[in-house]
Amino acid sequence: MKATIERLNQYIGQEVRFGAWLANKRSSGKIAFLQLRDGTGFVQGVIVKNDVGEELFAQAKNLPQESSLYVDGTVKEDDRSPTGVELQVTGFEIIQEAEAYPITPKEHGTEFLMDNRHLWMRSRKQHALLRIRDEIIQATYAFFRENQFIKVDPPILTGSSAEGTTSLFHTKYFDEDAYLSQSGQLYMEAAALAFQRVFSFGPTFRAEKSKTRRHLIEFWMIEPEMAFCDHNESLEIQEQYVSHVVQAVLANCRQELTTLERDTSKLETIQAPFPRITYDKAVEMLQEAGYEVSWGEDFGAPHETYIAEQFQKPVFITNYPLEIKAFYMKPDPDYPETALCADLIAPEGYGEIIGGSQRIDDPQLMKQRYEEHNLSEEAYGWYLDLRKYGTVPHSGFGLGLERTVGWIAGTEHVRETIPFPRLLNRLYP
RNA sequence: UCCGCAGUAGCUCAGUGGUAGAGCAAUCGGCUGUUAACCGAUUGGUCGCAGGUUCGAAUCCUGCCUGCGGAGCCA
Repeated sequence: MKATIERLNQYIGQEVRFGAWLANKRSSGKIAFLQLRDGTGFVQGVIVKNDVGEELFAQAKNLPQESSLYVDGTVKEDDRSPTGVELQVTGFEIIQEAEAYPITPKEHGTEFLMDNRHLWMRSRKQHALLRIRDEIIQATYAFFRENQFIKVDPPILTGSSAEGTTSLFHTKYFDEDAYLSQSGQLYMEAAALAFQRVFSFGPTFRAEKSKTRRHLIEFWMIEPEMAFCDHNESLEIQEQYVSHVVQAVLANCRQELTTLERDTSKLETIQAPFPRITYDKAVEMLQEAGYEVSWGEDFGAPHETYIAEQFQKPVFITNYPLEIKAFYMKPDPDYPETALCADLIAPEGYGEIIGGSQRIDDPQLMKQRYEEHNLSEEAYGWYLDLRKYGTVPHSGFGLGLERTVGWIAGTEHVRETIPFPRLLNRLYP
């Protein structure tokens, strides 16, 4: 097994060789400190003129930032190192002396860093953020596998919209019109009636002119769908899933959270169950706090933030008015003006991370919705079939990966939680 | 689409009517424990673009472009 910086503490006292980039360096007349980065972590290489000779020392001192090299050295414990480990460099082989690196060790603006996203990924905080993203993805797969879900991939090219409300990316499918998927949900319902418990994880596209810290044009969504599952059972799965993900990050990404200066005490408490309030109650709370909202309106970002601030954990807001929700949501038999649905609002103002509902299972009601929403049986006949051939109570939800990463990692803007964000004015790099 | 803010060196910014500036980066030199290392020197400019006012414009006016923050919409 090759030595990696992440695992250098297994090689204390030993000679190692590994490939690395020079993240930064500091030097004086006879000693130089090379900040080495190999993708798994950072380590300081100490190079002493008297040990390696004049020529090699001079080479080290002149190496530009982000030059690539193979480093030889002895792994040493050292209290002065943040990781407890240092490399006493005995030699190195330069792969390439890099050209002047744009991201210098000083402040930069977001715009510039985004222009250099392909390089910005190398820096500590961005690295930590994307590792947390990976941990969340891994924890997602683990959670659903443990709970007998199988992953099913819905199509990305579709012939029609799932929810009509938001704008879709238009493209051509040979001679036909086609759209990029904004949700795989309808397909996941079909899959749930085939496999009982399914989840999808893939990109979705919204051609909305949204310009906020919570919006991406292309983002990744996890969409579980469960047959023989009512709304309450779905909420339980949601809170267990979210708790599982948070705890996995706490368990496996300590160093990354430290790098990001995340207050982990706010994450330790994230354990199921989560509080639930109804939409009615939320409206009441908002009105008491002086917000101008009336029943029947959807909440804006400041409203969600206010509600979230009243709780330590994510909070479910249930029973939204049917009017403002998607056509496929099942009305609550006990309160038919509202849907069996819930949004999960993350704490600390990170906003909605989950939207979910129990789906209409009655074919007659679904037919009625088709008429109300002008959905053609030609395009949506297959979706109606799901209610004709062995319909069952079923529920599902969608979790926005980037918002979840943003919340858990404590990052202001979702654009940093995805490797190459697609924003209103950014298609490159 | 609407509201607000910004655009000056490769980067981050100062300069509000009178010779275009600093820190970092780059280049050269110094320094044996640095942590955005430090110290000295050098290099680096179409002040977003177009027009106008003025003896004189980075600075004032008009228009445009680009970006950022927020709203609406949503995950």
